[in-house]
Amino acid sequence: MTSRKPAPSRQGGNGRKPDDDDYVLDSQVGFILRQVSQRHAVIFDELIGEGVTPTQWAALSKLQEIGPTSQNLLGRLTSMDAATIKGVVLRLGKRQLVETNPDPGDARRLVVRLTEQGRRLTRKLTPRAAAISQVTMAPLTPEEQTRLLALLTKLR
Amino acid sequence: MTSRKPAPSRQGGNGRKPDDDDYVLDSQVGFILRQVSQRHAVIFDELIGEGVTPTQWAALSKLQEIGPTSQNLLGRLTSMDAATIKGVVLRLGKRQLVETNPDPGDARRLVVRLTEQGRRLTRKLTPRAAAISQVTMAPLTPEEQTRLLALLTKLR
DNA sequence: GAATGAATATTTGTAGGCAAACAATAGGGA
DNA sequence: TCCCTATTGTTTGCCTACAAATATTCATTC
Repeated sequence: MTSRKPAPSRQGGNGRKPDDDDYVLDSQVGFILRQVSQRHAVIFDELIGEGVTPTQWAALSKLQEIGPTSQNLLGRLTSMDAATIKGVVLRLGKRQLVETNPDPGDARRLVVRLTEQGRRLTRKLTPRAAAISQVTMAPLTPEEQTRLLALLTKLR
Repeated sequence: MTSRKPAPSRQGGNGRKPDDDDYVLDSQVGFILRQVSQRHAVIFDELIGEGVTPTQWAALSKLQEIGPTSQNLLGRLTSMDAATIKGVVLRLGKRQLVETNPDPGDARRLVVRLTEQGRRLTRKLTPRAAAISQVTMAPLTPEEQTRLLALLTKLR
């Protein structure tokens, strides 16, 4: 018999005193979130093709949605900070999927826009992106899917 | 009037033909997951202190749970691949929180164990780690929290 | 017009995160 | 014993991700 917690003393109403032993990594939100994100990343990679990453896709898709935007705003709309969006735009630029120009009306801004190539690719990938979301959620029933999205959105 | 979709023709039962316009980045699971993870990371950073990162905490906590383990197994148990866990163990080693030794029984293995310092720090941080999970979930009622964890676990 | 503070962009440094290629060892089976 | 395969660990390269420091420009206020 080696248990460190043979008979935990109850106290106060019906509760237990929280013990360090109660902390199990595998049931913490943060840890589970990371695992779900990893699974999603795998699915993304398998279905998207074209060497496009999730963040790159976010930038492309958002540009398709809203048209040319400043690099900084694009970052905010895709939840990337200034340094991160810079790298993403740089790599998309190297592949000729976006182009950047100084904003004539505001010398601070760098306007990012899809190239024709970028538009074509984005249109081509959109159905795959939709499939990625479906496959990711596939283990859940439609009702569960709706519930999950609602709950996650509250934590956003 | 510039709408590209003035009167979508219905067909087949009650449905609509899915259109590219239906894809909105902000309601995709992957994108929302990233945002929730980001919020969690901020909370983690604010509450944990000691310059410990989420992955480093995962390693510390898991070592506390199960005792000395091979580096590779530790990686699997914390959902990190071999290259990632190597870096994490390296940085924890620099801070004297873990130590590594060759496994006498298997020359391939590198056994990772908490140092006394590492054990002390882990014990100290465990209540904070628990608080991080609570604060992250705080926008949800207890019932919602349970439901969310159950749904996420199915996607793990 | 000048000062001030906010917004935008860039650079550097640190830390995950993974793929791919590689080396070494372990474990079995022919 | 020898060979084959799986496991473990390392290294390199590329891509996020963010903090912090810096420079430039804009907008506001005085």
